[in-house]
Amino acid sequence: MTTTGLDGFSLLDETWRTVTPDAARRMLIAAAHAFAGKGYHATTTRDIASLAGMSPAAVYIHYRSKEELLFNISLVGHETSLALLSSIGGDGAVERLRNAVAGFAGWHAEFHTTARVVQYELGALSPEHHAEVAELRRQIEQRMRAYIADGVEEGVFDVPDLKGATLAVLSLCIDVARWYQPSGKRTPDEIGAMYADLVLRMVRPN
Amino acid sequence: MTTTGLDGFSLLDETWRTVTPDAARRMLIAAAHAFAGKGYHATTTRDIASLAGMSPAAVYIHYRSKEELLFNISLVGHETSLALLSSIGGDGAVERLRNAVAGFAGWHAEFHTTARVVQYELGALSPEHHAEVAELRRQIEQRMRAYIADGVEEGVFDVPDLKGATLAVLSLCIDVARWYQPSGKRTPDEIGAMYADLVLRMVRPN
DNA sequence: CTTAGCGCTAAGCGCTCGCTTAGCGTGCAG
DNA sequence: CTGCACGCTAAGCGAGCGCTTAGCGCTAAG
Repeated sequence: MTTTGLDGFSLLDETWRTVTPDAARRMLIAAAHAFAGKGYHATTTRDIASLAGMSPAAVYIHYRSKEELLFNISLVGHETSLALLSSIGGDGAVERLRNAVAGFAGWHAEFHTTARVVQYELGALSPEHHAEVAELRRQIEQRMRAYIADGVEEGVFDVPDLKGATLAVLSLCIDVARWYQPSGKRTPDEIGAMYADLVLRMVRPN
Repeated sequence: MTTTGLDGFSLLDETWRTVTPDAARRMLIAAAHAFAGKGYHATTTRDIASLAGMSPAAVYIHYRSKEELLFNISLVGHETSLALLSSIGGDGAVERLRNAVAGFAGWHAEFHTTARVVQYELGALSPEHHAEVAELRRQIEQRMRAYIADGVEEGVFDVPDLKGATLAVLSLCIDVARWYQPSGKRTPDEIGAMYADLVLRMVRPN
């Protein structure tokens, strides 16, 4: 038993594998959990430091400001989910959209801590940092739209409003981060599969 | 031209009609806009007071605390959206679900300011106040589930997972509050109609 | 005219915030 | 053994927070 409060979950999350040194990574993970739990503005730098098992001043050894911690979490989170969405395979547009929705929705459940910061703390970023993640968000939308458009071109989807449907599909997946609870009955994979089914029903012809 | 910053939008929003006296209503409206715009914790009581065109101390004439302002907004917002969802009419389960989704999603667009506070500031409520709105949220879920269940009983919907489908439909409507912008191309009514179509596609047989 | 009550403001209290500074302990090169 | 670089802590600064207090000006009853 230690005093950091991070033992249970930090090692299960591979998102931050590349962050070094170790103290900087622990600080990021602590910040992500604090931001996800009570929001960026309600979290103090003292909260973060004590979650990471260090003194309040230790935050500023590795990060210039509290906002820079947020930006790092938001950037890595956006990059991770974009990479996931970009690496979708499958035979035909139906299977690719199924895998895309299952993966993207499942990610928002499994990594709901990071996802909450990614989706609900955009407004706390500096204008420059916000612009940087906004570009990644544009790419995420393009990817999802392409998966739907492919099925329309193949003739296996019936979508009267491509932009609207893309918005709705992304919206559905993103909102998982809001309501998901690890103590709930459904696993992230089950949520992904269920959502993929619902989305395919939305776009199927007739 | 005045200095309150509330002239443009306050009179368009009928949600707060019943709140008296006038100064208390202006304070609520100012708080709702501030909370929606930058979040409860990032909003100061001085922000609220100056938006309402009064001194910082004036907040405490009508409300015991900043949290009580939040609770009032959240409570009225939940009651309003529950009342809307409860008053849905229509001929048959298909039309009733269409009207329910169009109304509920449309409300989250038209009253996105209130809706954002309702949906994204639950965590800032005191435990007692949170419990009070949680009961209203349970009723909202029950209403929406009933509209879907009716169609299953009538045999006009095919829904393998009623709880999951209800969750997804509510989630879709609620997330409108996150992405909606008045400057966007779609009106709240158009969003409601589009979402109703998408949901009916999700639950239709075959 | 007097005065009580009410809505509001000016001023400021105690506290906690993000962040800084001075300096400690450890490990390693010479 | 010496000395320096590095990661960290103890202490605390200035600012701004939520909220309180004392008292002002207006209204209206007696």
